[in-house]
Amino acid sequence: MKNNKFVAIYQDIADQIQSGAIKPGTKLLSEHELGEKYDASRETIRKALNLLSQNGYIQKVRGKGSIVLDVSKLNFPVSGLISFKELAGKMGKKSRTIVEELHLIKPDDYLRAQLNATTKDEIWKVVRVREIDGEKIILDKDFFNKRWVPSLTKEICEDSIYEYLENELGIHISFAKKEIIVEEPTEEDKKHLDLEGFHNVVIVKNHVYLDDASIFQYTESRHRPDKFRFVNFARRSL
Amino acid sequence: MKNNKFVAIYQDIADQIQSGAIKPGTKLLSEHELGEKYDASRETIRKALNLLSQNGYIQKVRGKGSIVLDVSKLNFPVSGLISFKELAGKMGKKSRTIVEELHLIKPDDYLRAQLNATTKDEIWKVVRVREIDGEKIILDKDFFNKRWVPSLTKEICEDSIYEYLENELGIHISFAKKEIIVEEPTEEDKKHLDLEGFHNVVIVKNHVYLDDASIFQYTESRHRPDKFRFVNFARRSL
DNA sequence: AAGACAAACTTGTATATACAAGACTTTTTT
DNA sequence: AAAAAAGTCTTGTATATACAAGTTTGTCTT
Repeated sequence: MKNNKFVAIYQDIADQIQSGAIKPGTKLLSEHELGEKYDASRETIRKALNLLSQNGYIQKVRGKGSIVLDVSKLNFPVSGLISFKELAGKMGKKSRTIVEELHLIKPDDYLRAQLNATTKDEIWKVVRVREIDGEKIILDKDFFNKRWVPSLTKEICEDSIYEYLENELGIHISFAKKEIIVEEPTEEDKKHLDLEGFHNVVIVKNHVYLDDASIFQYTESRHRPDKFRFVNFARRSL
Repeated sequence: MKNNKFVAIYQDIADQIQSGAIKPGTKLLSEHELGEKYDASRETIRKALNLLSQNGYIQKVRGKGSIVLDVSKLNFPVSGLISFKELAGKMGKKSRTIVEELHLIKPDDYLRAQLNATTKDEIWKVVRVREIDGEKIILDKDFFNKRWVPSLTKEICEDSIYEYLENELGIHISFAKKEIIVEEPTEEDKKHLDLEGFHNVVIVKNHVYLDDASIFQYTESRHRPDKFRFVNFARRSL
């Protein structure tokens, strides 16, 4: 852990809201009182509260205080940058990952554009099928530049690539641009997924960036439509 | 406009990035230099930069500076809380809104749960079809509590309800929880939309909240799948 | 020439103060 | 009793200072 005061305060309050120790609809202590409780200045408390506000935990009202929001309804955030493993774990479902492909390729035009790569770059291509409760629901196609990820094994892909990147390689994901569209299933979709007669697949295209704003990964996640759900919290920008 | 310094600075820089005056990949002036330029303290500059960072305009890198990101790709944010009218305008398409229903109803159980209403409340039900380039693409079902919106006319619904609320009634939208799922079209969908043989509709369920965290509106937006696109920028929470 | 070190940048965190503005309670005036 | 005013809470904005920590650049030593 870092010795980061306002993040620690944020975590503490967020945990209390998540666990239900602080109930939706109630008010938090005032900024002044929180400052005393956590032995921090008001500005530090405000940074923590702003984080809570951004992530949908509280609503600040001028002159009144910070109202706790009902976070239970947006329980599992397919929204954020959470990984499949974390997600399946949270939902308490039996899940399995089948690695269909894992090799280095030369990027074509489309991929070079997505990954901002040159013709000299080598790209990891990982194709995985996600099985939940015995049904093959999701087809994930991941592309990494070998520049960031020198080696990759079947075992890592079956577990969690993200854990490997963060813990082993020390790579830090910073932000992502997502695009959601619906298309007809390709032959590849039909081959790998249990489509059960569905005529569409939901495609989540994901561009993932590192701390230094360099693009790191491009992912296509192809879902059977009945098992797809996306939840999102958004503040009015301005 | 408010006399709000850090928002003004945010707007100024955001506009420059949007218009291309500041190019992606370049660096902004340092916080110190920006402080001189805008005659503001460093903390004020930092508030503006944090807003830019949250909205995907820049990436801050410790020790280096603020790198300008490429916002051109996430041009039209179906993500935010932007309205259909604004959206259609930005895309430069010919659009039309057909009001199919507009009346007060007594809420059933489902609606009471969504709108946090009592059996005594009266609810505005607005059903609108959105036509783009001559095709009926979207079916919007809006529900407002009469408590917030006393009167509503066909003309307002054909224009922009949001503009009416913000400008005429002085109601301020604060945040929204979105949920995206895919389902089979209902008879109502088939009746109102030009489905062209598509077997699914994309449903965007939207819970809209006011400044004081009270729920204000529930919306179901039902899209023909080929015309649906959702773009989203998300930072790794923590 | 190569490496080590130092200096000068950058952003990040924490604190303090002052005042503005909205919400609410209490007191005073009418 | 009702209305107005004052006082006291709350959060919002703007500023200043100090130091920590990461990056880059230049200089000095080896």
